This record gives sequence, structure tokens and C-alpha cells, in this order.
Amino acid sequence: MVSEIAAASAPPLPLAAIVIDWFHANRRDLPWRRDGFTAWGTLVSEFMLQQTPVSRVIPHLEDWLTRWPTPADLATVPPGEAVRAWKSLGYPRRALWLHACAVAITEEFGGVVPDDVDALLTLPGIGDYTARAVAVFAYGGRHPVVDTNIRRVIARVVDGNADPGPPNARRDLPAMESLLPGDRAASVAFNAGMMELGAIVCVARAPRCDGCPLSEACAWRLAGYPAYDGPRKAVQKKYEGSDRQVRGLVMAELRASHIPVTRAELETLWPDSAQRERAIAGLVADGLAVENPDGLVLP
DNA sequence: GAATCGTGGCG
DNA sequence: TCGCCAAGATT
Repeated sequence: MVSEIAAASAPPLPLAAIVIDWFHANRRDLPWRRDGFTAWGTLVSEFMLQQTPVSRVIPHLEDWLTRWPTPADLATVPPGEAVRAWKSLGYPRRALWLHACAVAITEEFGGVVPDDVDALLTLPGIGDYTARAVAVFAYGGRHPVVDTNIRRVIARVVDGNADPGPPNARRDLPAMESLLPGDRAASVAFNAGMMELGAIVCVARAPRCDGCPLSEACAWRLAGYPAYDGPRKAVQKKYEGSDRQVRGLVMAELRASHIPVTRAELETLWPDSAQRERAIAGLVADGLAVENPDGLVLP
């Protein structure tokens, strides 16, 4: 269940007004901001944007929506077609989950993407961020949206920290809620504006404070840009030589082939047989690959 | 709560 | 070169 925390009694709004004004003047022209972009398009874009940069998403999004303009269109094809069309966006189970979403939306929601956060949360691959992003950006709902950009902006501007540390919905959602304007349209623009600010100005590595509309009020800047000293995000393991790399190689092979991929062909991909078999078993367990007598195929 | 899950670009 | 980062979700 979602429990939206009641807005703090003190009306916070200079910050929101500044961000909203800045957003209206500086927002990028992105596909999901076009007039007439559908709720389904928003859902697809949010899936693709999970941990994948905007620049890599855009071309695939256009292809995807041209081919499957509604959930019902996607629901009619096998899940493997979704995985194939996912190309090299990464984390291919997102494609599987998106296909499962299309089926559930078609069968349980009359083909209409739900506008309710709790309903969205019942769908596969949709968590706190994506549920709110769809409810807000597709339907204009008033909810706090918290992504990595917004967490960073709040950490700096409000808390005076260089880095937000590990995500924590119990803390992050109320923090954003306390800043959110009461007006629905304003709250949508504020959510989008905070994300945009984090994406193009208050960026992780080299923030462009010169162009930041919040620089005068930024607690981190006013404190002299202290270095971050809190708990670090988990360090990402090396990709080269990892199981993830092997899985990626196998999936690339499956996407490229329209006939079963044999064990012999997979042997040429990766010499370490134990690791290769582990990757294959994992992909089968995840439903990303299916074993048949002739070899491995997409589901 | 920590580990796992792709891929590519950038400083 | 290589570590960090990218509109997260699941187990």
C-alpha cells in the first residue's frame, strides 16, 4: 500500500516556484514531452529509462512505439519479440516485464494503463519510481517522484551534502513530498523540473552551479562544497569477465539468431564452460531463454 | 539489506 | 586506462 505522507504544515514554495520557472524556460525537447504522447508511451519510456541514459533510449523508444503503439499490440506477440526488440538497452528482463505489463494491462485493465499508484505497483517491473512517474507524467497526479536526479538535488540544496547516499524510500519520498506544491499542475512541473535540474545542471560529477537557479539557496554551496562523508553506494563490480558479461554475450547471440543457438556456437562465445553454463542456466531461470532439443531460443 | 542484473559514455 | 555513473526493480 502507498501511504502518501501529508504535506508538512509550512508551505515551502519559493523553491518550487524557482524550479518550475526554470523548467519552463530550459526543458529539453524529449519524445515523452511531445503533445499527444500516450500513457503507454510514458510507461515504455520509463521502463527503458531505468538505469539507461536518455541518449540511448530515444532511438529504441521510437521504434518500439511505432511497432507496438498500444499495450494490446505488444500483448499479442511472444515475449521473445519484446526481448529481441530491446536490442542492447541492457537489463533485458525489463523487456520481459514490459511485455508482462502489456498482457496484464490488456487482460485486467481493459487495455488502459492504470492511473493509480497502487494499481501500477501491482504490475511486474514497476516499483516506487516508475509507478509514480507514470501516475504523474502520464496522468497529472499529485505524488512525489523520486529518482536518482531528485535525490541528488535534495541532498545538495536542502541537506548540504554532495551525495545522497543509498536510496531509502522511507526517507526520500517524504523529503520530496515536503517540497511538493499543493497545486496538481505545479506539482507535475516541479517533479519534472527537479529531475531535469539534476540531469543537466546538478549532475553527479561536475555540477554546473553557474547555471543553477538554486545556487543562491543551495546548502551545499553555502557550506563550501564539503566532500561527502556518509555511507557510500555499493561499489559496482567489474564487468569484464563477470557472469553479467557472459549473459550479455549469450543474449546478443539469441537476439541475432532466428533459429536455435547450439551449445557448440555458445562455446565459441566464452571458453570457461562452468561460467558459460551458469549464465545459460540463469537466463533460463529468468525466462529470458528457453532450452529446446536443437538449442537455445528466445521465449 | 545486500547482491544481482547490461551496456556504453565520459573524465 | 579505469572507475563512476545512468528517469530502478527484484529477490
